[in-house]
Amino acid sequence: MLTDLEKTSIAQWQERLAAIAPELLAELSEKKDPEKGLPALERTENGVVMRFAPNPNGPPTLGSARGIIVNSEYVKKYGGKFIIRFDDTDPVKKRPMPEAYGWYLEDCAWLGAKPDLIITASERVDQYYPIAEELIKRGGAYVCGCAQATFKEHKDKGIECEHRAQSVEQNLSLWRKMLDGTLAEGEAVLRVKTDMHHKDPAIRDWPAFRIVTASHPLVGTKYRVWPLLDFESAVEDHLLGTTHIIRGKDLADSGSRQRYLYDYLGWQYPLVIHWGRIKIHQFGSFSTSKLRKAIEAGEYSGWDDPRVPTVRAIRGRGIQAEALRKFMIELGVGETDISISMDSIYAENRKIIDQEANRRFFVWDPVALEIEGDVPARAHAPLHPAIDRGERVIPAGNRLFICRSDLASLKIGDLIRLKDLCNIEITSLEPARARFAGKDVGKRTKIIHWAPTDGPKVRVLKPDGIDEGVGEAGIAEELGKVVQFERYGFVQINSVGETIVAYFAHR
RNA sequence: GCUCCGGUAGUGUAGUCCGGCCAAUCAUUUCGGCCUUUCGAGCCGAAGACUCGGGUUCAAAUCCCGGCCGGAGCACCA
Repeated sequence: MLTDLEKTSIAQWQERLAAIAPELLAELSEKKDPEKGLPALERTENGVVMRFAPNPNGPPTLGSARGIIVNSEYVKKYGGKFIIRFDDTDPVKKRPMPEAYGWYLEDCAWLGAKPDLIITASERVDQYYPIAEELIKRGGAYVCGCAQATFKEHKDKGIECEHRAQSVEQNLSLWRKMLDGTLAEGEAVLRVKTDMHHKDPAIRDWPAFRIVTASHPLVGTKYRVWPLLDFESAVEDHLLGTTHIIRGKDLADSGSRQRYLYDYLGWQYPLVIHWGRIKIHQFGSFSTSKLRKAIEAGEYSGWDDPRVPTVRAIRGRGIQAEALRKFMIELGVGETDISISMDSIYAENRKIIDQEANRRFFVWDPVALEIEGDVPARAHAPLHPAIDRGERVIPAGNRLFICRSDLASLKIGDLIRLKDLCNIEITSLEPARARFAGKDVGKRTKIIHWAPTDGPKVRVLKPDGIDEGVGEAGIAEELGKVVQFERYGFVQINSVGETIVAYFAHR
């Protein structure tokens, strides 16, 4: 029997299978297509409605970029609507920053994720009130007057408080007292009834509204009863017709809580995906509030300081939106917490800007070098080594700047090449002197770059420090562009006053 | 304390649903070599992983049980 098996070739087996069950054969060959890009979603036949819902209490960070990119990418993939929704319903503890609303929209546009709809929760609070009332009428919520600590205790022990047994009429009346000011801040909350014996304490009767009398930066004191995230988000997702939600797994329990609300009101809950926390080696763990403190303390120059992990800082450094998109899409939507390195983003970015960036000379920590002999008065160097975009002409002569670190690696008698200019032989180190040694390009000579002594001052701001030096005059023509300082790295030229200021991108 | 969710090379990621084509994909990283008037790019090559222990099975990264490790929630924050 074994020999029979051996004699039968794979082709024969396939033939037989085709005869018996052709549908299985098709399955065999269709199975392993390597997944490209984002994993497929379910229930996408009619397109998708997805949102990114930040609290605008600071500018978008790289973490926000992930949310913006992935959500919008799914909408591009399946068709539908991409919504940006500002969940700005805490005027105090997570107080929104008025400028940040615009920053989000700017950064979305830059990331190639223009929203189809922009929603601001703080402007829609009166749409939530009737829903709360309906919920009370259906017996799904009650006004609870327990002190915070008392309720916490009840929750831990699974005790139902006396307020839970109030009639609908009582609850409606108390709810109106919350709204009209009869009840003071801290005296009552509206709670959604779940199950005080739910095995997960996190799910037990959760608060939906509380009283906050502080002024909100956008709508002032228009409302005194504010929804909490679980309610606001649940209701908005329904009102907006959200089909799929992607959110951090810190909000994983939110779904279980919100489903009670959906059940009371007869709504259908969207499909949910959770993803883990994202940390970046080069920035450590960052939070908007930490960053704000550091900026206020003057540790950073602002929200676009090149050392800060905000989208605007990244943009200022010459990282391309396309590189960020590719990277974030590649990350996918896993539930594991990940710790990524900027190196991958840099590598992605390098592929794009290597083509586009002109080459320029920048000498950091410059030291003068005197050269005797027939040094050409000017150098002709290509703007790009592989793509013909013309040449740059740099004044040269018998006195030039080179990097101190290059000088330190030289010995008297060394024959080296000044890039795109000529060869020289070192005759003295201190002071630095050399002698012209011909123009022929030799094989295997060490090549260093240089700068004219009358070149503009250049300052490069890097994530880990500042480099100052002298560059070629043509750098001033690159304002707003990404260039490569040869033997140094890619930078974006961000201002060209007396001193040229560049932000460092990566090598 | 109660509850939930994860664990594939240094870092990410594919494969896990529906066990066999997986001595495990791709990228990044690191190291070699070639090429190059940049320490950049390009080309070639190499390194490096299924958390552990049991079980089921002819066959386990994939299914089951347990351990270990990690993360999260239990706010009148988002």
